Amino acid sequence: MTNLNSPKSCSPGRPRGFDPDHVLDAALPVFWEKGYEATSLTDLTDAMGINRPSLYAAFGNKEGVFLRVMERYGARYLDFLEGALAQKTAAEVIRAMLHGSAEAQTEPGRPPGCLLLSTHLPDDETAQSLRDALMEQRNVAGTALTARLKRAAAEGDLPADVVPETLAGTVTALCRGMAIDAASGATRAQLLEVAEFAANALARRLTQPPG
Amino acid sequence: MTNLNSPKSCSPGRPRGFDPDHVLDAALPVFWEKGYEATSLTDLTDAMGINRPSLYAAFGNKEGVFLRVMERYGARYLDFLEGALAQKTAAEVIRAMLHGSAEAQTEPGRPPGCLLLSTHLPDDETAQSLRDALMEQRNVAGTALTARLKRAAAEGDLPADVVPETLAGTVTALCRGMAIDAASGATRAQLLEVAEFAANALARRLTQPPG
DNA sequence: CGCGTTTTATACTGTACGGTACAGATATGC
DNA sequence: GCATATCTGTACCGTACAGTATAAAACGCG
Repeated sequence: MTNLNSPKSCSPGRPRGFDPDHVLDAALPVFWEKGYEATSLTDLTDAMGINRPSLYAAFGNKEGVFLRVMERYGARYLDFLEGALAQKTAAEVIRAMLHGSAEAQTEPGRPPGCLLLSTHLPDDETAQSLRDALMEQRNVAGTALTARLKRAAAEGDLPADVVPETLAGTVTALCRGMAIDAASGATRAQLLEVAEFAANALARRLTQPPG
Repeated sequence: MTNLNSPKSCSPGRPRGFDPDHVLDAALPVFWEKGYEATSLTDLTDAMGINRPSLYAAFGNKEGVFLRVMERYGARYLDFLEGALAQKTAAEVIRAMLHGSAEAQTEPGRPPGCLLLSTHLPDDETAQSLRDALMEQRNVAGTALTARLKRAAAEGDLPADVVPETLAGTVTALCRGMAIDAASGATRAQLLEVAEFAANALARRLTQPPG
């Protein structure tokens, strides 16, 4: 039970022969392509280039590795979210989210789709913390968009008959659906057409009086 | 290597003590909740109430069981698709699909979401046929909707600047996103609000001139 | 240089898995 | 009633897995 994340003092002893963040990046595509359950510790240690005891010492177990991988994924993969939320109008925010989501889910050199959506966790009670963390990461974009749209409503940027939560739910549903499509083989061009069309339709909805 | 599906002649011998369709229905929630990989043959035989050799004799192996389960699921779960496609106008078809999808994915007494979308298959070459069948089932609704919208375009029911494939892709993306939301815990009311809002926005898009 | 500490590497244990062989059970056809 | 063909149940085999014990190697410090 050593403290895993304590760089506060440089204890003597043999230094670690690998960079935790680097090997986590190596573990990410394995989880992505094989899924959480189907990924064995041997798969992980092979991809990460470390031995099993090193993995246990550094991350505890497979759950620990996946938790850290999810954190890194959420922080890196959703970086377009920040730029999208910074757009001036609600319509531009929505367009940027749909467009950025379509591109992020078809990034060349990465598995298509979204790790957070493609992952299916077991229903053992041992994985409850994992499921909670997964749901939390999944909802990051939605809650951020909802808050942004509430601000837009307060600024008069949204028609009175549009509920921010519902609009945000529609946009996130589109993003998640596009992620599934990407994982199923949809091309970037196809996804961008859908994103463009949906952004256009929603923009019209936001610039028209209630009818 | 006996012929598995041959009721053509009543061969002598002990008759089968279970109904294949019935035990497949019992296997469905197991695959749904645990995922394909995490479902062991013991899980299946326990839920189906049959022994392992009986399962092998009737369905070949786990792949065979899942294939049959998918067929039954696609045929039964997506029965609202038929009614939706029979609506008179494109806008009504879309509304019915979104509404029916939201309801089907939050049917009480069934696991929330969609089996075809929640399932993650291994990337072994042994499961290639399974992946093909899964993709085919996933695309049933989309291809049917695309065909229906092309008919609508031919009938003048669609604005000239709306591409049927893109509109269908948008609707299916919404349905798939709602399925993910349902599997993540979204309520039926929340999904219906999103479906209603999206149907409304798309209907406006279809009844307005290009601009 | 040598001691303590931490990381490595290999080997091991118990468990669960997929798939199958074998024997007992139950029906039909003569 | 007897032979035959099929289904059922139990037991088994080889394999892969998660997790750990144990020993060797590498480093900092005195």
